Amino acid sequence: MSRRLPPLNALRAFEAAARHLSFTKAAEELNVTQAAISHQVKGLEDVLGISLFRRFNRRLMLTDAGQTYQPALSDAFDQMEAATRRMRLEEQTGPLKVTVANSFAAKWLLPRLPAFRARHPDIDVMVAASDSIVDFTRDDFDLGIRFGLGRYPNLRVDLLFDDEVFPVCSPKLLEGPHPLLTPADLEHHTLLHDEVGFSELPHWGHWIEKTGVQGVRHDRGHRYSHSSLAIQAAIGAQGVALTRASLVGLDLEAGRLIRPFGPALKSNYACYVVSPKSTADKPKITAFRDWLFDEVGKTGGAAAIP
Amino acid sequence: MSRRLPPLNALRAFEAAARHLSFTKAAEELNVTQAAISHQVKGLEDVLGISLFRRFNRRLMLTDAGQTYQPALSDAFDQMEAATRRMRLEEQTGPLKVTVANSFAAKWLLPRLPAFRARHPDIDVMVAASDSIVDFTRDDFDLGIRFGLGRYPNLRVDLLFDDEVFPVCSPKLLEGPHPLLTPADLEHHTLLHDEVGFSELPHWGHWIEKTGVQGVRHDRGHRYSHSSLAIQAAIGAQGVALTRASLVGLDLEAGRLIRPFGPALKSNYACYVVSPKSTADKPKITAFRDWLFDEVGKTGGAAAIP
DNA sequence: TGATTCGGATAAGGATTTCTAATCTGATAA
DNA sequence: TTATCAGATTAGAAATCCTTATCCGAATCA
Repeated sequence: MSRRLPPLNALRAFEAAARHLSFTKAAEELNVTQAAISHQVKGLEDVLGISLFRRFNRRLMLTDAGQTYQPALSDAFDQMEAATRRMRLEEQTGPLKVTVANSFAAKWLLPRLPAFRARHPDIDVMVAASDSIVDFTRDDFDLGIRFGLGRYPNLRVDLLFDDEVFPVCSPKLLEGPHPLLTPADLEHHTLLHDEVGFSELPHWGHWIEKTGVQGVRHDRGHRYSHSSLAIQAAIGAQGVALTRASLVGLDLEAGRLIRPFGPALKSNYACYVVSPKSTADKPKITAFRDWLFDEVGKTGGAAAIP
Repeated sequence: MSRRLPPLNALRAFEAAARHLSFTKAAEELNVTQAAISHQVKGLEDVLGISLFRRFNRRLMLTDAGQTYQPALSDAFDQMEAATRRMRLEEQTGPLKVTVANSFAAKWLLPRLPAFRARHPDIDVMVAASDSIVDFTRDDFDLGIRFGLGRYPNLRVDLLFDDEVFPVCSPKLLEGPHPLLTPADLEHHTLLHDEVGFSELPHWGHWIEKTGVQGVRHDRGHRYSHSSLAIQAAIGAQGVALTRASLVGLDLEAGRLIRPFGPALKSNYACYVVSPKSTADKPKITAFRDWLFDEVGKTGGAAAIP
């Protein structure tokens, strides 16, 4: 397409001078000296080969050419300014884009999101649940909540909470022919596994080894692609899930799940809030991060441990 | 009003890059290197505190902010370009503003102007007849036709023709009781003077002295503020005018006036075409100047001298 | 699988543009 | 007549802008 335009700074100088009909006032507006405007305008006239002003001793007038030129230029600069303002505003008020893992979204964030909406009705949140680790340099997210080791180069990282893993089940499993009272009772129940792919996250094998319980095979039971599905199965009394505290906080609070017995296993993994450094301090992002920490302080990101 | 805009060159670089979704292509368009675009865009993102592109390895994408920004900027630059083109065009094709002395307008230019219109139907001519000497640095004229000594600083000056002065009268004055056959016959006729204010232009006093004729008082007769009025009076047989050849060329040709006798007096004054140096070579101005010289060559700016 | 290509990032230094300070000019106002 | 005002001009300083050279990582190719 290749536009042919005179030097842009000269255009701006001319536009201001034409608006004020004064080089001195234009200079004030643009925070330069009168000489600078004089130079720029002369340069523009030279480039165009057209004189734009008639210079009197204490008065400026536009030539015909200048008169046809100025209004359109003013419009163009106005439009640029408006576009800049609009873009800045939208950047501040546009939807906050958050990326989280599927299970965390389902079991932690989404149930709590109405509380954020109540606190900040003006901030729209777009939640993108995704299992793949999102690359902030590639995608255009404002904030992410990640379960991991906390090593995220080029990102601002805040530890949201340390997580731990323990067995949960429906209260119904305390009743019936084989009530689940001790780890040994697991023998009579289905184990619910999630295949979450964090190799360092404790699984049933670790837990059984840790407790030293005999006669329970760790590889029995159902497997689910996502923690949230395993939890859903546990709520449905289909078995016992070994799952992260953070994901079942609300279910335990509501009594949909119980912790039949300990222990809880710590892991190296924890929950981190990450955001691109360049935008980490934008108001809407700070608002969301602050709210996250308040929520964790309130309910305990992980459920209270008995 | 004071606008706050990011650096304009950075805006241009961004706009081109956003349009092509390629820094390299933008660089080609703006005739700079890819590195220059990279710098400008980065600088813009820094100034705004907002990232505008998502950089992939062989692909660029606009962020949301970039996407809202670009179209408006493109519009603004389009408008600037259009304004520039429009102004240039109008400068070429807009009316040609010519300033001439009153009498020259009436007696020379206006009668010939239809010929110019026939040759250049696309060029509108605006004739400003004015007795005061027009200052081209103050007023916005393309061309002037001046009677004078040819010393016009800062202007391009072309000699249109040398002028001379001689007596003219209506052919009717050759008849009647006192036919005008020799200078001495002037005694019985009214002298027509113009008060043109060019002190060096010969007047009746000079002419009578030059011819050596006796018994004719040079200060008799009627006086007119403009040569054209004196000529009009001569055509009406009201007397004998001493006038510039250039102004009566057409009247002599048409037989409305005759030259009863010589001599013609030279003067230092001549007719010059002047135009501001900066615009002297613009097509429409050149066209008009060329036409002026053609007209002079055709009819003889001054009437043919017997 | 390794080489190549492609497109952007980066660092350092140079070139150009832009600006300023100081002064001049010429007209108007006091 | 003098003061003032607004723009022009000049020379040189400051800031911006650009280039060269090189790096990097992914995609493509052989």
